[in-house]
Amino acid sequence: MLDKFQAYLQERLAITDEQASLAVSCLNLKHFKKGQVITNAGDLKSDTYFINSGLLRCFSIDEKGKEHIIQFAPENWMMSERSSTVFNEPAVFYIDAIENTEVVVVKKDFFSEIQPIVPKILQLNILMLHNSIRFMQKRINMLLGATAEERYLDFIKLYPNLMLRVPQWMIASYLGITPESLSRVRKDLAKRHFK
Amino acid sequence: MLDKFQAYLQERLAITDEQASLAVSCLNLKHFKKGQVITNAGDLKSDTYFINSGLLRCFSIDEKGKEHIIQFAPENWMMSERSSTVFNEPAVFYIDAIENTEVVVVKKDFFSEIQPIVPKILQLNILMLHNSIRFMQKRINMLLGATAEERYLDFIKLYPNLMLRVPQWMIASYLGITPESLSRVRKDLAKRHFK
DNA sequence: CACATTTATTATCATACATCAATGTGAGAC
DNA sequence: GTCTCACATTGATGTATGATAATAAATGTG
Repeated sequence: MLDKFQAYLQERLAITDEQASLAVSCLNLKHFKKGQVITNAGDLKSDTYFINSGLLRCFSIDEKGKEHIIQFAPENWMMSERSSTVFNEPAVFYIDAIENTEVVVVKKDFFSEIQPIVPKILQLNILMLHNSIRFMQKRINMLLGATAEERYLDFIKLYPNLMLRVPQWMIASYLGITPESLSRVRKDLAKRHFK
Repeated sequence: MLDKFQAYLQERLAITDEQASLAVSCLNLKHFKKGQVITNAGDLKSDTYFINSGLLRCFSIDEKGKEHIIQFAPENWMMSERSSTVFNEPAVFYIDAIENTEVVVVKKDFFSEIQPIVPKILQLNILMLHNSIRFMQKRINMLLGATAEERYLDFIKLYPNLMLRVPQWMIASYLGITPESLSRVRKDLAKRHFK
């Protein structure tokens, strides 16, 4: 089932079916079970994943043992631990599976290898990276200035479907607040909405 | 004085002097005065800047008129407002000059244009983007979990020379705290260091 | 130089959020 | 079915940081 990734490429690249299926032919799939740890801090890995179905998360663990969620990756997102994946350094973050997940394994130099076949592929890669940066800048902006409630509202606007798939304590961790605080924010919002 | 940017490229690309000077020949310089606003939210711009000397900042202004600093760009850093620069959308952030600054103007498709001459240039661009992402992930991680003091200590380790060049209220804004809080944090640290 | 403006400090008070602890609830294991 | 165990809620209390305001120091400007 590499169709999804192929569709993803074609949608963004305007290339022929042959080109696309050629590009995709050197890829393979991998499956992770719910709860499975994929990367530990310190690991040396080199694969990026395109999520076909399911949900991954990338997080850190601080000195007090507290988890901080850096990123969620649902369907059609990419996930990688960049220190290990692109810089050949030990991973600084953890990655695990929140749901049973199917991914397309994108090897370290997939993009440069298929460049002769699909020249525009590097441009696409660049565009996706710029988009990630834009996304993270927005998040930084929220973390700098917004209250717990504002961040939560922003989250549900951005990830309406994740709300239902991710336990609240993880959402809290993504927002940089405690589960208790999130619970109170929700209570507050609910109360206000009934008037 | 395009030397600096040329050196920057050569250091990372292992290309000949000719290639490098050819690449650099289509670029030009620009100067900004201290305090000058370069991009306003809403603007449509298309240039990225490589900072030769001086210091730029990228920031937002929230509904209460409060500034939040997304990024500093000292010598040898790149600065761009991505929404406008790469996505042809109105800028969401502001950019201005903290010091008199000299930049190399990197037009929107500089990288793809010189690709025929310096094929590896796209790889370099990709690497730089990955690096930005890594950098921002670390910052998000700090904002999620660290106290004001920890963030400040991290900042001075990361940007030892910016400390002296940037007013404290801007550092506070970058850290997501008030100038008053930063002042207290500093006082505290100073006290502890005298014992 | 004097004057205005920006920046930094300090003190007081207010508050959003954290922490701690108890209880409730629901889904999977057996 | 009931027993766990992870998750969510709620309340009481604590604390880091924000808000406000006054002063001081530094910086710029005519």
